[in-house]
Amino acid sequence: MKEAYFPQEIEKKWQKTWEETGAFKTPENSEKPKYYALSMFPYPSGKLHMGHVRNYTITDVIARYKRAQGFNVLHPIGWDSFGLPAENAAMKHNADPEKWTDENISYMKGQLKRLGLSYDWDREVATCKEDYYKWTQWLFLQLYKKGLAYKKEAAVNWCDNCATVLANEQVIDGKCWRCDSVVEKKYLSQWFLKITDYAEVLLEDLDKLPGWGDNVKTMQANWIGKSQGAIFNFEVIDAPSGEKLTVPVYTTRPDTVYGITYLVVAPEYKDIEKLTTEENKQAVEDYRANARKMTEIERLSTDRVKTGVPLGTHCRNPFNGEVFPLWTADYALVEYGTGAVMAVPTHDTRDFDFAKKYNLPMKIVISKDGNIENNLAEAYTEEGILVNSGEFNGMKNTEAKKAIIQKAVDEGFGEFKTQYRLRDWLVSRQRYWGAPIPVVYCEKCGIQPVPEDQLPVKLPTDVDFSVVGKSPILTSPTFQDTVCPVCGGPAKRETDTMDTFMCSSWYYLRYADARNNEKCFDKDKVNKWLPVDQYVGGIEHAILHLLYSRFFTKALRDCSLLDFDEPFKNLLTQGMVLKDGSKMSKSKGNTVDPDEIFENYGADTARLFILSDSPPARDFDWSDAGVEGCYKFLNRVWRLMSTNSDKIDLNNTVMNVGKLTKVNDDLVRIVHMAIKSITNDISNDFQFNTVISKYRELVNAIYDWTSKTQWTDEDKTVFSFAIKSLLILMAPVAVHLTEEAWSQLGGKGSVHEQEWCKWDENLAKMSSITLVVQINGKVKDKIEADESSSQEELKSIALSSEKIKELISGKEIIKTIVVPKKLVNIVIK
RNA sequence: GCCCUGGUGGCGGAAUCGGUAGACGCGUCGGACUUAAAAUCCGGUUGGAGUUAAAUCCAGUGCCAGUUCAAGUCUGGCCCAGGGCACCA
Repeated sequence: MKEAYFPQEIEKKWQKTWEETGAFKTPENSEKPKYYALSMFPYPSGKLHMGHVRNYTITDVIARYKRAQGFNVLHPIGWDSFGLPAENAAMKHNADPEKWTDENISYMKGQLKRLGLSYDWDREVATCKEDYYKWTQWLFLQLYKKGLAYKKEAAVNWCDNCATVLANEQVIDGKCWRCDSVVEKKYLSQWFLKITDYAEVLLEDLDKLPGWGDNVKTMQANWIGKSQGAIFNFEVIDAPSGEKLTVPVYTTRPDTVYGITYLVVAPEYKDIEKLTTEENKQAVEDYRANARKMTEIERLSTDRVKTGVPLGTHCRNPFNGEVFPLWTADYALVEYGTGAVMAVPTHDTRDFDFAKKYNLPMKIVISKDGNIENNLAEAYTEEGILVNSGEFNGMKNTEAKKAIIQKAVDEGFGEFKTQYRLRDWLVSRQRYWGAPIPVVYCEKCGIQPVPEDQLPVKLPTDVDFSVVGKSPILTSPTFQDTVCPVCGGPAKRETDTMDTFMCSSWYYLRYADARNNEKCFDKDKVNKWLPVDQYVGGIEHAILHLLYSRFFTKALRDCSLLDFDEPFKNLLTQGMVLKDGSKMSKSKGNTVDPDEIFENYGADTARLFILSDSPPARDFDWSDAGVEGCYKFLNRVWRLMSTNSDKIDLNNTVMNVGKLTKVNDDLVRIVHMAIKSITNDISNDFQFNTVISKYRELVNAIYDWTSKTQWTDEDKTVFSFAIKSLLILMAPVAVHLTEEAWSQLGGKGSVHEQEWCKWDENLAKMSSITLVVQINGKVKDKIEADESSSQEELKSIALSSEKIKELISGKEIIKTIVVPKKLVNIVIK
């Protein structure tokens, strides 16, 4: 075996060999059980960053481990390649976004290969290619036919910098998720997907996902935002027009309905003009104009002082006949509930603040102990007993909720209502580099879907990317004009493209049948491979991509395209890669270029290091010293084999267990213990950091052993067994080093085709134990004892210790606890 | 305000069921090899007291209580940090 470890040389060599032999292609017909390991596919931004390296290494190690365990593993990769950066780059240089994207893909693909990832490249997909977006369009049409895609005029989020609308999920703290610009509200006609139809099942089915972290599940649950309550309809008694109007409100506190002292509608409330008297008209108009001018951020700030103006009209409370005034105030939100709120200042902190400011009356209807307190200092929002509430007096408020809604139902002015915070998904974008929405507008026939045999609707190439503030697609002289598929008359194409999250909501399905030109995927193949057994990616997609994909899966199931209802069985959200305590970013100048690491240390070092210091879910702090340490360790492993290579025969590792020398017996036990604990650590949430510390322990133990050996035939066999096990255990991580060593040491086939090591429970423990002796729970002595000693024997061993004898002499032993194979605790007084 | 996650040496982090706290590594200190350096190897490294050196003792897993022969681990109450949601009625 060669003396020195040259990673650059051996890595290139094996990458070429694996590619030539098709080592990681997925056999479609296999007797083995399937396993689908998936990383979230990258956006081809130009170069890999360390977050990618971490993500893909984790998934790759899982895929390789599962292969060794006898699974038929699907481990694909692709490109989330539509999106704004390509278009921005194109606009800057008046170039083609496709070219920019292709170049990036080609470079990053090279990097993925240099990292030694075991992808089946035959299944590679790129969402910007016609053979993919054809099917994104086709799926859009299936949703359209199901009534799940629709167009409507609505107040939408507009990012002026990106010159496009955004989905709710893409607005973070009132700013654009991509460029951080403040988002405005605009009234526009846009395409939506009815994700709200699935709100309940998206929430409920979170319980079917024990393999997801609670953090992600609660984030989704919060986002869906289910609440249960009632709608009450309040009759307006003095509408200026004389019309008979009612104002419906949504409340989760029907138990406080006797305490209503006013009612608030949002400034954008649709009937607000009909509810305003002539005298109040000007003030209300001014207030609404002012609300329009405010940004979302100002508007939604919770610590702003509440403001509002009265409309001049009144409603009657059907429960008690009381009359109360209507106001408009911007703390009522037009998009939530009915856009109107019944105000109970005594039992709601917001209403309390508002009532205090405008001197509105307050009426206590819930009391902690039945007594009514005057001069509340703050709203009482706890549980209690109803007072001032007519027939419901004396009831516990939790019980009164249902009874009060029931009364409203019986008397015809209310109903039970479940409300969700989730809004429909806005999917149209006023940008070029995306999948065109496949519909046309005919003057006669209205909106018409493009017939399926005319797909894909191709992106036009005769466009001018130098335009500012509008989609380049509008500059195409040929794209828009078309004919109506129904009447054959002139029609215009839709110029909006789809949100890229549409493309990424089904890519994991396409991998099951990536080269299918007839269908988006074969149903049997998708049913066979899916759901994804292990999905790995960043926490930033906790809501966006993961919620959309869950919705897509359920919607496609309802279109009979597949037979399962959750796409990702297990989810690992890996932590961020930090440097000097903060996230790696170009602006901070603390990035580390993966290429440099590959060049200086090799991919195996990069893989080993990125897994070594932190558990996958936690943030990982990059340190140059840590990389250096991993490189040294790999050299140490190499040296262990190269300096003793004449003693190793990988094909002769069968020993006469039970008749070995003590030193050899101990090493065999250590190897079995390592196999056991490494296997357990991988099975248990992929704790690769402890796996790697166990590699080190094993290597240290083997080195230790070499200093004691005489190199008898038995010694050589034991050593060969230890090295063979080490290579197989390390193969998923140090993929090139182990393959090269395996080959140089005469191993048969590839190390990556070897079956995972098995351990013998009887050998996975030392023959002697360290007995811990405690007195009153404090460790006082440690004694070597035979592994098989009985409890009585352990007790007498403990009591015969000189140290212990001294400590207990003259004291009374109250009791003695013996934990088998571990410890004896003597309680004395 | 509500929800989730976490808090262990100088640092990253270990520690199946409650049973030796600090595995493994980084850093650092000392030693070996070397003309020297690199590389490599060996040893120390929670804090405090103690000793020529040891032995040994005390304290210690965010804080305060509790359960237990025994608590990083279980229970109750807090504090802090990170993340999510939020005038959602």
